[in-house]
Amino acid sequence: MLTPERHQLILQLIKEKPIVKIQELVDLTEASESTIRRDLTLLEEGKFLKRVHGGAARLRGKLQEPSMVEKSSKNLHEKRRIAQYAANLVEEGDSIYLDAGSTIQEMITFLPTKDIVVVTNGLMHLPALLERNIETYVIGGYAKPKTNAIIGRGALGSLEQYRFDKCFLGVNGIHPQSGYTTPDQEEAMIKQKAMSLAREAYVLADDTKFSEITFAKIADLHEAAIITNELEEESKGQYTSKTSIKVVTS
Amino acid sequence: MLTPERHQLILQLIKEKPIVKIQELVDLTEASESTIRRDLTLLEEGKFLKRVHGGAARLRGKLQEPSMVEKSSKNLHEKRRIAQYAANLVEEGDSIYLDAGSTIQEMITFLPTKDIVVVTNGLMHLPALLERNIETYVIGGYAKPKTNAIIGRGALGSLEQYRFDKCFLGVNGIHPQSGYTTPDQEEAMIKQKAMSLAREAYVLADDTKFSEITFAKIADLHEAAIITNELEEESKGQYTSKTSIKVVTS
DNA sequence: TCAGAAATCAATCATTTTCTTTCAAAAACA
DNA sequence: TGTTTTTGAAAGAAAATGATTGATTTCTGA
Repeated sequence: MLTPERHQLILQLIKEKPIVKIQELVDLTEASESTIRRDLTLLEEGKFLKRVHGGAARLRGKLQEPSMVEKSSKNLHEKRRIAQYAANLVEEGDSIYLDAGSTIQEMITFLPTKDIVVVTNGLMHLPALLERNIETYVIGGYAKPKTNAIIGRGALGSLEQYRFDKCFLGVNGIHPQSGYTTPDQEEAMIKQKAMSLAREAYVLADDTKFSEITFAKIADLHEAAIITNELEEESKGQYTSKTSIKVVTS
Repeated sequence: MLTPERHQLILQLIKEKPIVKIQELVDLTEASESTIRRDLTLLEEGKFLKRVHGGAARLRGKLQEPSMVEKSSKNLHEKRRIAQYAANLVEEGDSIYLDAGSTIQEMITFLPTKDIVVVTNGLMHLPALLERNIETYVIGGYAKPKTNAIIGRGALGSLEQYRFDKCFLGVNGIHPQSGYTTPDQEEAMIKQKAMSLAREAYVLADDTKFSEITFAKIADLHEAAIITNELEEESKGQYTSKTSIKVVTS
């Protein structure tokens, strides 16, 4: 049985029942348990279902999603690995700040759920955070339509109310002289303020951000640690990317 | 039986009966007592129910809230007409407060988009507001998972930053003596504060809310105008409903 | 009101089930 | 053919489960 056939079968079954056991799928498809597990992992990454211990469950909200492109771009995969690395830095008891933005959003899946407090200005993060029952605070202020981020004077004041163990930021440019930059002046101010309220600041950035400079400066390089995918040269001239953390200190 | 299956079963049972005994659940799910206890602990942490000696009890407020899904189409239609009436009160240049809740959400479609400013604590309203390019401000604070509303101490302070021409609120109970009530004390405080910051306050409520009393008092009847569907008797003993506005003054 | 009985509880541990990781064989592909 | 992708099997790790223990709460009857 071909891979896409199995996937179709699984998706069809999960449209009928809210939960399917792995053993059911093994019997139905006559594939091995390993294969089914791999299928479920892929389908979960594509946001088609949710894995649960013993099987898979239907996603709430996405009852029928007719035209959904398989997410397999290399870039997304890199983002996810960077995000996962960052999420692993969060420990029980931490209070953390999550910046708006798609890279940071990928972190949410990997965050521990117990005994952490999240503060965010990213409206797009809220469904996932609440879904995972993570204690979440939103800062107040103007809701910027384009990026779904909370910004503005009110946001700065609202941020002042909190202190963080760790703060995770997205940026658009990383440059030795110009430091971290982002196109929107107001967003830069929020990021700046969040950094100043955190004990440790992390910037998440894939390799495309390096040597870029955009309009508004956030901070100098040494003011945050960068979590990125460093490209490493391997034998035979092949490159593979490896998520590692690079810390620039003053 | 998979863990989430049991959880669903438990939640379903507790929607029917306000209290379930552990032994019932053991018999029903054919799991051990230990497992059921663990399930209840988890579900309590997720704020889905409350453990009591011998079993589990339904949460207050969860009572008339089967997850916002089951609304009779008639009821929804009434809500929409009430919401439309309310939205027509908003004029260009107004700054308005929109409370969290499904009735208020229906207003968004009918709001004018030009030259109005919206402040809200309802996270579920944001996609629609931003979609319509309405200038939107969110108040900061704790994001309550069950209702997707911003509440808490921070929210009150955040609200203080604003003043409104009109404020639109949802309530759960309307009663001559007890005034407007809602199940959550914290949400009541937010509604109260929003009212105090507005020149005109409106409560949106369909006829099912009348003579109801829930836990936390928001205000006396005369402090807001009620927008509701009054039932009017027509010829031949037929009833039709007509959306009208009823103002109670002191 | 009190003491004893019964029921319920949290905590712990051994067992079972499920998961992830790894590796090599098979299949698909160029 | 050589290379990549998919697959299945196996081993060790992690999670879920059920039974047991002793503590706590509730019930019962004087």
